[in-house]
This record gives sequence, structure tokens and C-alpha cells, in this order.
Amino acid sequence: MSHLVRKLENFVRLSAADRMMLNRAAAQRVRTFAPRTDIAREGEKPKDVHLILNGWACRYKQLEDGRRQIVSFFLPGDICDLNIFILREMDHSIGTITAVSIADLSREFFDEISAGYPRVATAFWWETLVNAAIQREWTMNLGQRTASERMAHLLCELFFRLRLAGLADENSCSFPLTQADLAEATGLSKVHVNRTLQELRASNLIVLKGKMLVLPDLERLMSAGLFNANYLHLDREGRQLDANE
Amino acid sequence: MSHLVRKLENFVRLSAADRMMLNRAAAQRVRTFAPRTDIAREGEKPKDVHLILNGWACRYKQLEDGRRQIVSFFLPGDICDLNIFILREMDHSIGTITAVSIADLSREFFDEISAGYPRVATAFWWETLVNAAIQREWTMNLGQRTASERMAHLLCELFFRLRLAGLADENSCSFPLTQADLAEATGLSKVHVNRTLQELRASNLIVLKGKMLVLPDLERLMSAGLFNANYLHLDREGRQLDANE
DNA sequence: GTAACATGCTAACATAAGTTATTGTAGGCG
DNA sequence: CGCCTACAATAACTTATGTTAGCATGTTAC
Repeated sequence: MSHLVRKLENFVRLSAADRMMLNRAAAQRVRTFAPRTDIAREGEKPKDVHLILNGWACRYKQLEDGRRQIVSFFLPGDICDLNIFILREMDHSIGTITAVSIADLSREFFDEISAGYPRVATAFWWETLVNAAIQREWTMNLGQRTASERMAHLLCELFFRLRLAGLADENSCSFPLTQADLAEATGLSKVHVNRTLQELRASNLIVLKGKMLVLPDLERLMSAGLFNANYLHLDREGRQLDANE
Repeated sequence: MSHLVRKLENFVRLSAADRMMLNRAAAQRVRTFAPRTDIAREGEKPKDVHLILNGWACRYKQLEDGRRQIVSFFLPGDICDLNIFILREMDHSIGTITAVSIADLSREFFDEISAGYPRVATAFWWETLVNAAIQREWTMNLGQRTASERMAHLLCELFFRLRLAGLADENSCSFPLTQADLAEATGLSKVHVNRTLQELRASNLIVLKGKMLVLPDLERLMSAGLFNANYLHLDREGRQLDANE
């Protein structure tokens, strides 16, 4: 099952036809990108909506003097802004972290969805609202949390999101971000990211080595990061949230 | 003309019927709130989409230990998340700054829009995309800009947005935020906000007194805040952006 | 096999911003 | 009228985080 379908089914129960429609769209117009390359650049005219099939990517913005901020991460199953093509130009860039494959989704695809696939349309709205909530949470993270809280929070978020897409084990996941990436995402310097990771290691909250992240005690990491998963809205109608699902 | 219509017409040309539809919705189910009260609280079930008719409000989030972050401001003409009612609970609170009047927009209203008012539907998508872009810009602001850049940037953003809704003069606007509000929005301490404002005053970039903000030299303030208005997407098809419009 | 480079780690030092506290000022209201 | 209270201003001091630099390790390319 595709990461997208797997993720959306955490919120909406899809029919076989819904799933087929999504999988068909994800198999057309596929492109691949090498690590550390741009999928789209600030200033360009947005043409298609991108669905991440495999690999990690990020949105980033850059100031004239070179300061860079990663404003969000894209994991497999994530979709960049719906209807982005109504805008004249991109206000940010999208770049890859690892090798990435994407499917380009056309305006017509979304017309088809809203005409004949109401559950998928709802699921896409859920995706949009959750993305907005994540962005607000990042604002909170950068504005109020200390360096170690911030790092713990980011690691929790990524782990939860990977698990949602079926990409994490019980307490570990593949983790391709460098300390420089973490610095750009948290607004900290590289040196301080290193210090902060050492601190989390010393508290036995994380094991991070060779592109692999292990979280021996997720509960403690969550409380270290003042992490509350409510903003991910993992609550399908009529179902209680199970932390291990 | 309502602030909402005025704002949306910066992006999409609306028909008389479109405008009538919007104005009718804005006249029904109106509620008013005193300054410094909550319109909605984190944890509640979202029921309606709120349209701000008059006054200033904000979204905020709070940590268990009391740290508060304002994650966005609502100005007259702003709409809180479309389709928010598909979620089970609010992940943030909405509170007023000044006295505020809002109109509650129902699910049925949006059904009507998507069935028969395509230009309004597009305009609402534009609103959604711009709100997302603003939230990303705040992430950038908190992550990379220094205190004075950050403050200058925020002031520019608010001034541009007010002007869009027809609420600013040539180089001034009403400005009800306290220094404590600015602190919660910028992630700075109140004392440092004060220092930062003094600095902007000393550079003759702002005059801020008695709930009134004057920007004697917007160009210089923009460059002090590394402000680039592209993320507000003020670019109606076929029209060049005019900085004074 | 070695050069070249990206990444991670650490130390020493610098600084932007936070904290606590005090004072001033202007409204609101009994 | 005078007492509150909210807001703004400023000083003195502390601290979290940034900066610069250097070294170690591992990976890739030739």
C-alpha cells in the first residue's frame, strides 16, 4: 500500500475505488531527483502539485545574505500545497535531502477528485489542515522552546509522521538529516545542534548514528520536548487514538 | 465595501453576485467579543468557520508551563481555516486583542460557494494559500531574523495586510498591539521588545504611540526587516503589483 | 591508495537576548 | 479627587546560544 493511502487512512476510511484512483495518479508522471537538488525554486511559476513517493525533501526559504531556514519537511506520502497552481510564483523552494521520487498531480486530477471522490477530497482537506497545524507548531517551537526542547519536539514529530506513513519501526526509524539540516530547521547553529544532540544522548533519550534514529523511551522524549500530538489530528471519526498504531 | 471583499478583489475580480453572496453571509450569525477574550479554545470541537468583521484577534498556543506564543494575527476580512469543522478538536486558541465582531460561516455556506460561485471558491483558495505562506514566513522570521529585523518584518506585514483590507492610510495605521503582544508574537521578551522598538524609533523607521503606528519610510523599514512581499501574493492575473495600491 | 570533501565533535570566547527589579505615566473608575 | 491597574521605559546583571577555529572520522572519486 502506498505511503499516501496509508497515511490518509489514519483519518478517513477509503473505498477500493478511492485507493485505486490514488495509486493510479501516483504511478503517472513520476520523476526522480538526486540528493541535495531542487525540485522547485522560489520565483518560479508553480505548475503541478507534487506528491512525494519516496525519500525526504524540504521546503526552505533564503534571505539575500544567505541565511537559510528549512520551514518544513516532506516525507513519503506528503503532498505539497493543493491548488498551488493558482498562484503566480513560488514563495519558497523545495529541495531534496535524499534521492527522491515524486509524482506530479495535475489540475485535472483534483477536478476528478472533487467531482467523484468525496472521501478523498475530505482526506485532502485533512492533509491541508494538518500541514497548517504543523507550520503553526513550528512557529511555537522556534518562538518558545529552548534548544533541547525544540530538538526533542522535532524528533518526535518526524517519528510520528514516519510511523503514520508506515516508515518507522516500534522505536526507530531511518533518519537522513545531517546536523546542518537540523540547524537550518531549528534555527540553531550547527555547533549548538551538536551540543543539544549530545545532551539528548547523555539523557538516553536518543541514539542517533549512521542515518538511523532510535528512541528508547518515546514517552520521555515527548515530555522533554513538551510534545502533544494533538496538532497532527490522528483521530479518525469513531476511533480512539492508539499511541502505537 | 466589506474588508473581505476588498481583500479578495486584490486577487480575483468578483461579480456583483459574488459580492452580494459574501456580504449576505457576513451579515448573518454575527457575534461580538470584548477585548482580551477567547473566541475559541484549544481542545474544543470546531463548529463554524469564523470571518473577522471588525477588530484584531490572534491565534495562540500555550505550553503547560504557561509560555504563550501568538502564531498569527487575524485582521478584518480574515477567515480562519476553511473546513476546520472536519477536525475533531482545535489545536490552538483564538483570542481577541480589541473588541471584535465576527460572522460564523456554516458548512452549507461553503457548499453553496463551491456549487455556484467559482470565483469566490478560487479566492478562498488564494486566502488559504496566502495564510500558509504567512505561517511559513513567520517560521523564517523566528528562525533566522534578529530581534530588530523580526520586529521590522512583522510591522511591515501587518501594514501591508491592513492596507489590503482598506484599513491603512498612506503611511500610518491604527495599531492596538501592546508590547506584551509583540513579545508573544516575536518570541522575544517584553524588555527586549521595548529595546527593539526604541532602536527602530531612533533610526526614524517608526513612530508608535497611543495605538497609532506611523511608518515615515516604508522602503527603509522593509529593507531593515528583509521584507519581501512576494509571500502575500498580491498579484491578480494580468496586473502588475503597485506598491501603493 | 590517497586526495578531497562532507560530516561530526570539541574548545574558547563573544554577544544577543533573557531576567529581575524599579520607576514613570496615563487612563479608568470608585 | 485620588487610587488602581495596565502599559511603557530603563538599569544591572545573567545566560543561552552564536562564532571561529581546529581536529577526527568516514565516504567517494580517481
